[in-house]
Amino acid sequence: MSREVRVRFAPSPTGPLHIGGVRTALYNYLFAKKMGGKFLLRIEDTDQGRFVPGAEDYIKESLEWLGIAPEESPWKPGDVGPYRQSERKEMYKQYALDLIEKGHAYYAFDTAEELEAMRERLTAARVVQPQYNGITRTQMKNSLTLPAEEVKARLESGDPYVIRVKIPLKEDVRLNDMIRGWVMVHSSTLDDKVLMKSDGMPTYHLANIVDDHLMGITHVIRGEEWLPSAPLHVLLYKFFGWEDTMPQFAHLPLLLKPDGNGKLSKRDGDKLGFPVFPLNWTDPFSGEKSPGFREQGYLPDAFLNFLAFLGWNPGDDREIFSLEELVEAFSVERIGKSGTKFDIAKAKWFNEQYLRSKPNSELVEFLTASAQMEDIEIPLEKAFAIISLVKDRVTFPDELWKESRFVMVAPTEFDQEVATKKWNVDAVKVLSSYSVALDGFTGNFDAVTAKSLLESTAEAEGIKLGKVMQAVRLAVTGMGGGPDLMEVFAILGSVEVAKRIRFALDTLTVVA
RNA sequence: GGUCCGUUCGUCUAGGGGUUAGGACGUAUCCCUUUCACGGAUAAAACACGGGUUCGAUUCCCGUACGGACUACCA
Repeated sequence: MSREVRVRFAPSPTGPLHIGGVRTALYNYLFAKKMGGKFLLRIEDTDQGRFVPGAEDYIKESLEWLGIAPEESPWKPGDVGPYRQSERKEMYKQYALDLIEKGHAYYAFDTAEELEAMRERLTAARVVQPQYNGITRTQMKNSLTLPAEEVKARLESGDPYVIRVKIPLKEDVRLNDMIRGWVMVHSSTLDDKVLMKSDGMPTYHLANIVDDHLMGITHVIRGEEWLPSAPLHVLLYKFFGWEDTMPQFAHLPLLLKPDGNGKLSKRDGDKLGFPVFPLNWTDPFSGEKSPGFREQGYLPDAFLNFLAFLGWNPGDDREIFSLEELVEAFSVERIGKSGTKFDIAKAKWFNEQYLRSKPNSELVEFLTASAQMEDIEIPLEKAFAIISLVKDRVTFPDELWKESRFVMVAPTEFDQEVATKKWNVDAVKVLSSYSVALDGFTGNFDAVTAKSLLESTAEAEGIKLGKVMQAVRLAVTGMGGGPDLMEVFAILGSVEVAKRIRFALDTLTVVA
């Protein structure tokens, strides 16, 4: 009785995968794994006019980056393929014809102009909802109103036509959504949706039912924007006689813009300065570029963790979850009902957590890679020391280098504001004698030694170390802030520190 | 307009007929400290509104308001 769980993610290749789509894919993946089932991907490319080259690869790469690649897909077909709807084109017609035979669908020959005229007429007559439905279809050109011979003649002469579903006049359509519970809609509010377009392609409504059925899909987890057409889908399962294997539906809450209201869009990301796409994307037609989370420095596991919590939670206080832990903890019951505002600050926090928990050896690679872009080589031992110095200070991997660049590159200029405030006679005195002390230093120059030497120097001058510490930092790093100075000294070595101090002494002048 | 969905701190949320309504992000303050950050501590901050039901509603029911989705030969 119980079938193997099979879920699908079914994007259309019309552009870069939106973050909401990524979350839908993630929830599908989590559900499949949790249930010991299969996660598959089907490309919904029945609208040939909206096809965008590269979009399919983008989808593939995005999911692979996150480690949630489907087990069956156009690139890794299982035995229910093909996995692109355009390649399944020939399969759909027989199902549409089957529906016509059963009296649940019909041919419609109305032109775009005639449809428009119908809508205008109805609007003028103050009909609340002008649509092609059980009432209006009696006045249109279709196989329900036209004589059988004319229908036959039109079909044979190649007249363009569509196939529409024949929505019953009075019927309550119910569906039990896994997230929302029972949803009931009266068929009179539904319209006779086109099932088969005049170009011979099915619409989403037909294709998704036929494919889900043929592919053995047990659960449809998709965005809330599909909820209004779900009753139509239920009706179609019934018309086909597939009620017994009809998948269960779960309609996910939408991802909302951080400020104000409405669905999260690329525009919001641009305005507030964050990506809404997983990867960088360049539109092949307009050349317009969109930033991606990956290129901004988000780690895949951190991004995944963040995404999972946009609308779902485990029911306890834990927040850091690996993919495996997410699978373990996931359940559809714990998905919220209301829309979720997108909060980039939380995403950054997740990234920081993941970055800090990474082994230093991995962070070292980030650091050396960044440095190499400037042709700077960091000795491995030094790189490790630098990492422990800065890892708690950054959100993104590339900041590792930005925060520590001063270690490898001696300052040539100094923060003016700090210089004005802190560069004084006392500082010059301490630094001068410290540089001399450094020259005579032999032994292991570690942080403790560096500090005690500095302390005794200051004491000898009769100056409190705290008074001149900022100036010391300025002299050696050029900046007023940064990681533990004595640790920096240890990495630099006594010779380099002395050298930098002398340069500062030569360059900076006491103002007051 | 119509249909459907939703509404707990600024944000993500836990909770559920009787709680000091809990946590996290963010914010503020304090501690640590040579700076900044990390870390630790503390604080401010929420049940949209109105009716029921009930001994008692944030929780259940109904309205209202507000928000959202959908309303194509797009998905």
